[in-house]
Amino acid sequence: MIKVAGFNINGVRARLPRLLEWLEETRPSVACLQEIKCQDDAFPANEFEKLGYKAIWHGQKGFNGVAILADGEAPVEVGRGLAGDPEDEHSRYIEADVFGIRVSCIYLPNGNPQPGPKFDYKLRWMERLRDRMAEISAEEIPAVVIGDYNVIPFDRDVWSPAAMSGDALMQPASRDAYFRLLADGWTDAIGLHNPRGGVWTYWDYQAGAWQRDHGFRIDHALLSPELADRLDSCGVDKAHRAREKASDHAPVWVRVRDAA
DNA sequence: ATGCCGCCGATTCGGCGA
Repeated sequence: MIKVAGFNINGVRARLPRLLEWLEETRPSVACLQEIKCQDDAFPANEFEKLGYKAIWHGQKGFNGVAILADGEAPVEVGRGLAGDPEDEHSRYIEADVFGIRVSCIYLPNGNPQPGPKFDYKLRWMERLRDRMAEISAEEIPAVVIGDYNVIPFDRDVWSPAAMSGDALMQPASRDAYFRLLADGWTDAIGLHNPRGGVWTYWDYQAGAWQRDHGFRIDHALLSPELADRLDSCGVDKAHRAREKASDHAPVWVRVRDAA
């Protein structure tokens, strides 16, 4: 069995003790991190090595940044960044082959405030992502695209659709761009296994959102048909959101059977 | 209508996030 997890860590250095703890307790085969918020030379790769994880990462000064860690095997990088916009310098995408699976780690733009240039950037980024995912699909390989999508797919995926109605995360254009990925043949594993909704992966630090369980589901794992056939289970490590100095996101994960 | 909280990087505060 192979376990692939995604975790928006909100600062890999500020969160390092929590992150190492989570790796030791849940021991994912592959851990995809978003918002590492550091430059490449500041990434604490040696701390992960001590736990047996080898990593690749795509950092940036101050914000964004993504990484892929693998337990006992070095991820083989396929690429970083999305094609289609030479002006885009945000570190939001890294892709690798590991354990016989193509793994893409994404940190999709938030897009607030909307309307505006940041929302336009989000929608363009989603089209560029769709193009890359179509290329991966054409390879007909087991693949997962996991991370912070910054999209609330359905009203059942948010504590209060009314409170969030003006937010970029649940605008019809954001949802439509997300639904196109599903229409292309990708499976939202956690959505599939929780059809009634009510499962959150993010709780704001502000206004007592965690204590009130005011969250929403924006971290997703999308599986190619070749990998969806092997889906065993999936979940959210909600308890880790309750800890001291926690990220505002909880980790998400999928377990897939070994190739036949 | 806005801030709440928290990171980062630069200097006592702004940018950014969701």
